[in-house]
Amino acid sequence: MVIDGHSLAFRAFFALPVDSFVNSEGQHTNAIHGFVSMLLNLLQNENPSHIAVAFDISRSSFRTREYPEYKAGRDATPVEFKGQIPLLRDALHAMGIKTVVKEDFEADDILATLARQGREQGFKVLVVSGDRDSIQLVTDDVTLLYPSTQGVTKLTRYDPAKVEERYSVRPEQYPDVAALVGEKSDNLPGVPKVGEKTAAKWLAQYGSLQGILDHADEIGGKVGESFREHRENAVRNRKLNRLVDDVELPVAPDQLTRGSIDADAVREIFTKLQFRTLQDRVLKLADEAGNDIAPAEAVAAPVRPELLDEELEQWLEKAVAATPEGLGLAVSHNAEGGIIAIGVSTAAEATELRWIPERVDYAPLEAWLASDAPKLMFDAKPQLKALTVAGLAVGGQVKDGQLAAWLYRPQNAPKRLAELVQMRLDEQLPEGDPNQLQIGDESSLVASDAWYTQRATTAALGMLEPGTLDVFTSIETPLLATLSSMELQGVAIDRDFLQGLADDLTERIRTYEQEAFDAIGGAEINLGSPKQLQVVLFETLEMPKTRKTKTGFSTDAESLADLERNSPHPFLGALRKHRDSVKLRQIMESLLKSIDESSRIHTSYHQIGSATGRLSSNDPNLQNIPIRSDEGRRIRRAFVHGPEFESLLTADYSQIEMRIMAHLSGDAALIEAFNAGEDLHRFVGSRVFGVDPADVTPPMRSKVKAMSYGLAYGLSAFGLSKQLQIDVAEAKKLMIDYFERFGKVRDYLRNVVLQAKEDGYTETIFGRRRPFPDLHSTNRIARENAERQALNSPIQGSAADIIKRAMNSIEDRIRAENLSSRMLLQVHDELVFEVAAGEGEAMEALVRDEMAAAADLTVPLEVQIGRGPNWDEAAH
DNA sequence: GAGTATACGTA
DNA sequence: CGTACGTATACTCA
Repeated sequence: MVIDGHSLAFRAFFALPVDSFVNSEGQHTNAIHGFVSMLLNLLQNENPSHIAVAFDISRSSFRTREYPEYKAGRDATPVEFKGQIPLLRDALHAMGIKTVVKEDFEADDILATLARQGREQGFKVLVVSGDRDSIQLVTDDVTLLYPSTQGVTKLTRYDPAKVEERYSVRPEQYPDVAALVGEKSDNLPGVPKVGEKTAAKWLAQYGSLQGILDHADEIGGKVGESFREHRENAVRNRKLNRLVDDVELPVAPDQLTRGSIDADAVREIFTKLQFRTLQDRVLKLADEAGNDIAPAEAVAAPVRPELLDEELEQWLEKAVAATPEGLGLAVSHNAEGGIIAIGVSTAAEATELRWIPERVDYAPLEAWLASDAPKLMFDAKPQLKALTVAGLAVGGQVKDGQLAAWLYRPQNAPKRLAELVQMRLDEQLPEGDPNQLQIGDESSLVASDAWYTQRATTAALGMLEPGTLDVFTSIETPLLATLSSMELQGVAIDRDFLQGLADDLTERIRTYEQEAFDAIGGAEINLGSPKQLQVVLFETLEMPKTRKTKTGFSTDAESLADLERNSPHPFLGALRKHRDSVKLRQIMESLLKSIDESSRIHTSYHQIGSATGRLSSNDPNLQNIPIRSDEGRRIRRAFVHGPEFESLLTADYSQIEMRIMAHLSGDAALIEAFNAGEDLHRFVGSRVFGVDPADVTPPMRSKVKAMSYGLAYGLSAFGLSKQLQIDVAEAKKLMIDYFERFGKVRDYLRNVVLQAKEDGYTETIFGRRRPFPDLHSTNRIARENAERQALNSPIQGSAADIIKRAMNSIEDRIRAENLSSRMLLQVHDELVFEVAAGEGEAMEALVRDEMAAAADLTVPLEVQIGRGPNWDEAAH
């Protein structure tokens, strides 16, 4: 296989967007990426035994010397392209592939020479080139792979038959065609009025250009005249496009065996280029070829001894000046949040300080922490909390590499620094041996962590395209500090009240349990065991079988409700009440266990926990506190304000997802619904059913409501029918009637999926992306799942963006206006605040304004606000 | 003790 | 055959 490196890299350069392929040093890499990607396909598909890539040395060659007009008038080679060639050659060498250049000759001549020599040595030769002149090389033993217009990675195979089919001449005649037609890009005019068709016709008749010249006088018509007038053009062109196939080369074909892939060299250059996926492919190929791939070695970070006072100050000063992107920062702390040590690093050198509170030697570090200098961290939130608790203020932007990596690929965010280091740097993070870890030894790795964090975070940030980088900078980064403070504040709980509720429930659970046992003749089974329930329901009581699960038949709430309708039995009611109560008690117990000494609960918000951009809450989850049942809602009465405060304030967006749908779809009817200010579902119902809003009955309203909500999730007629307990035909009709009135909603939803299939990702209003590789899956289930996710993501994700923006601006205002009230909880479309005495009115106005202003949609963002002594009463 | 299945709470 | 989560319990397996 002989490849024209220059022409293919040049094609790749124009096929791939320059701006999307720039490493963090500003080096353009699109041509290299395209070329290597194509090369990997070739290696995989063709598996050549010998291979070489030829390059031009410069634009001048014997041809330009003899014909100064050759290739004159071309635009200068873009500098962004030129710089990539040496790097490409390095990459090829690392992959064990030889490159060939020859002064005074073009890559094409090298190809011609190698092709001839190879053919003569008995090789089957593959020529890969984007230059049409290579067509003349095709024989029974030489096949040309020529890039199609589809893109660089798609190559068309030209053997003699294919050449004849495409150009109607034999391969060796092709240069005659080209000479007659001319080549604009080479500044070589041909014979006017002669195109491929005429050239082919003449060649069929006279055999060659020489034959045509010999019979020039016989050719009639205007074309004949034109030929006689411009025959010199054709003669010159033919001289120039004849490839030289006896160039003296430093290597012969049999010396071009594929070398083995040098894994370390590949890692070095691909890491520099920031080609993570390509690197994986290369190494995998090496592995398959049986090359020994030494795993990347853990490199010890360049750690310098601990510095104090002036030395520390000087080191930091120099480090900051040399590292405009920000120093790496790692804080090790114990489970209680007490700081053990702090690591700080440039890309070149790290240092660490064992933390002993109140030591004055650390003043320079504290000054740097508080300064405006950016800090690069990994999983910053717990570390920021530890710093806050230790009384250390952090100024400047905290850029979290974990967040950056999550924004890049929200479905596989790195959980640990080691993963990001592996992913972005292809290095092994040195880790302490967990078996040898000694008390007090936890600090030994912070300097190393800081060093790796600095470099890996820089690389992770380099992966973000401008839109995503904006989400990172303007939404997620400021949110980090907001979440830290929310977690530190926690929410106050009325422990005695909650304990009372739990005790009540324990009592009731015993009753329900007894009731259930009595209903089945006193058998004391474990009501929490689906397996034992199945025995009772489907064997003892012989009830009709429900939906199948992996292990038998379902006993979930929906199945039990079905059973209660169709084969009533006292056991079912008792079981349902028992289940509900056990669930509630379990929630109460877990909350009780989480209450701290100051009667507050501190959840953790997981900023990278979802693929859509939402937050999640855990330990305990405060985003799933019951509200739907009256029973459950009582739990919310246990969420109260602290003694220093006067009330809780809740603020939630009403129908934010439907508003986003109205905005994104531009549906006039839906937009009107929101601007009319009337009850949304009543309005929509009146349109769908063609009645006055006043005449929309409760069943009509609930149907339309279910439909509206389901839309954003890709609900099917089947799903809608099941939910509303109506038949599929009626559900289908409802959908048709709905879309009749809100047609642009349907168009929008359809288009989101189509666009996602084209782009490979969806995007929120603010530019947050989520990739969907499965949209092209051949597995129908997987594909349809991906389609629904793609449909939902811009809506759910935009809502997440909006409330996050609101949280940031509310925090800013609270700080700017020196208020003592504070944000405590976020539940996707709702925020909960603790209001300080006298700040109720101000907070209400502030929160309402900032939430409403968080996005500029074609419909207003309505905010419902309430205040009260507890979460339940505030929500009115 | 780890991992899986089932069930269920929220938006 | 509706998206996005976290957590509890039962159960199986080593």
